[in-house]
Amino acid sequence: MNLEQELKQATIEIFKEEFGVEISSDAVTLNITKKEHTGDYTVVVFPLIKFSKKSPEQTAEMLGEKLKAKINYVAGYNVIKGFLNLSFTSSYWLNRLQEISTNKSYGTFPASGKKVVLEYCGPNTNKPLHIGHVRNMFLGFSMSEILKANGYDVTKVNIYNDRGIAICKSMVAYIHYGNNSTPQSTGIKGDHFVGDWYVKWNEKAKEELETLNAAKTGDFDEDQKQTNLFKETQEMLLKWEAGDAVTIKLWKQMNEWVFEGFQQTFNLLSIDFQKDYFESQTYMLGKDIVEEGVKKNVFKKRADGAVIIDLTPDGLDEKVLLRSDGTSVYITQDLATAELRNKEFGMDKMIYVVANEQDYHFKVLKLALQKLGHAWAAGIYHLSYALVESPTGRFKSREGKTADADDLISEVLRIAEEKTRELGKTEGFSEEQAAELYQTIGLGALKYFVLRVNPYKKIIFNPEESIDFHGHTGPFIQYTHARVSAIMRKAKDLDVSGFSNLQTLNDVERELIILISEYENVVRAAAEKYDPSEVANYVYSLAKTYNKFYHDFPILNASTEDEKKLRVALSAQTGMLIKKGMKLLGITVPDKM
RNA sequence: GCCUCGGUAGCUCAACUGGAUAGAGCAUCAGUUUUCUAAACUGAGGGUCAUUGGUUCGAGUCCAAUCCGGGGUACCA
Repeated sequence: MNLEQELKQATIEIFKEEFGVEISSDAVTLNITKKEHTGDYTVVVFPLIKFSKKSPEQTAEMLGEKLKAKINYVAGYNVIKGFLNLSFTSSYWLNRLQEISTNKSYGTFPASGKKVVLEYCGPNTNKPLHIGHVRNMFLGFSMSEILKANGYDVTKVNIYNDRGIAICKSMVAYIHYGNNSTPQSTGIKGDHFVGDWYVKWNEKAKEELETLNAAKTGDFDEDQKQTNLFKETQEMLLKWEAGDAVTIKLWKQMNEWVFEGFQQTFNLLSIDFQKDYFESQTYMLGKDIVEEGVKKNVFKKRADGAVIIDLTPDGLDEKVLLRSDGTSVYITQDLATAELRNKEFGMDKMIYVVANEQDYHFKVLKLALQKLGHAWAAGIYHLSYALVESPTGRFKSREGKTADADDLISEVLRIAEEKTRELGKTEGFSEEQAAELYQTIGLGALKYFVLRVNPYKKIIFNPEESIDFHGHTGPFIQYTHARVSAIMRKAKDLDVSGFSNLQTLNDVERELIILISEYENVVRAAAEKYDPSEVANYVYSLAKTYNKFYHDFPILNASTEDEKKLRVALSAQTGMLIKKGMKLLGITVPDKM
């Protein structure tokens, strides 16, 4: 039983003994005591006065007195208005630190046997990854680490949108203007190579459009349909669907280039997938599922032949699941892939990391599957995140290069190298070690910048200003770890056991232990809320508190041997949790920087 | 129009899900190196928590209305 449960349980017992009432543990509000007051944990007694029928102060006094008598580690208390601040004995906290220090798997929970399939990234194969994918990839990877730490068996999957009119545009442009060039021959990264042809297609379509006399709406998506280039592209899509050998061959070649390019970026970012899905293989699936739904009377066939699901009772609209001509829409195949994954993995949760533009889509998907009678559909969760915007508004892939993921990453790495050199931090490093450090710091800065924000909030990203290395940033936390590592190198022969002989703790030591003791709650909360920012903000406060401790008190030169042991043990544990916490964010920490 | 998500310091973000005097970083100003890594630490200034009303011991947090911004409301993906 952990601390909070113990305190709540004791409070419940006291209320039963004193007043003969059963209160629920929800009625007991327990917080960490605010810094300006003395105490470690605080019970808010206002919710309890309706049971005690006494004033808040009287209730708090009574509860404080009884808790002190009942729990041996409650050393004292004070009451301010309706707040009961409890102080614990130093030996309680020292034992707590001892217990955590000897538990190597502190903060990771035993395997629950529950399975999760987590889909993230979801790129199109006609263009390179952009900043939106960056947020997606960081969130997805981090979420998988957090779920693993919570005992889930996680399978990461990716889905490639590798078919349709967009990739055909790249293909048509390549046929016309490519001259059999390749990524190898041009030295361009594969996904950018293919993306360049997509851009070329748009340029050429615009040129052609200007020569046309036909009426224009001003909306390019609409107007482009009048061009011969578009007609040619549509024909190519038909050929593709018919399985035309030449078309398929080119399509495969282009995809190969793109995958190669993507893989380089995945490697650089250290993200991975256990299984890839391809839309080209799933886009025709799902019709049987829709038919089955019609038979079960959950879906309806309209007079025009289209199949719809009526979600007006659920506060949504009618949604088409199959076109009147019998062909699929987006959601048709999603129904199928969901069933497929369930068969394949038999999961308890299925998480989709997808931008919030698709909130509606995933509501419909989940409801449709539930109405089909799939109990497992209750485990579907859409991890929805908001867009990344530039200070002047939404990043558009057509305007400027700032939205491109690879450009962004290399810019961050460049800044990291520059700053690190300025500070002369790589003295004594080999060239490889230095390069590795730049990468660790640069990616740490970027990942942390993205993950510290709650997913449903949009991020304003200014390439020039957002990547910082001071204050509430990844490198600050990495630096704190490097400091701890330096201490540990010097104290490596010290036997830390026995620090619990100490009688007193100073305020900062106590604060650090309380924070360390909270770590496991944070790991739990991050999984429950599907929110890596919980971990990000926690690790920051841990690092911040440690830096204050480091600054205010000598560690290796502490005045007594026991104190030194305690401070080294505190350092070791802080370093450990920074490392573990950052790993949950997909960020590595250096031992020197 | 309807649905949905946002709006907190000049800027970027927190606020333990209804608790105490709303906290951090950046930027600005002023300090701290003979001692364990100054990418650090200390201090100062900076707030009508979009607005109005309500609920209660207590509201940035819940409810209602309004304003601003994003997204959705496709037989696009």
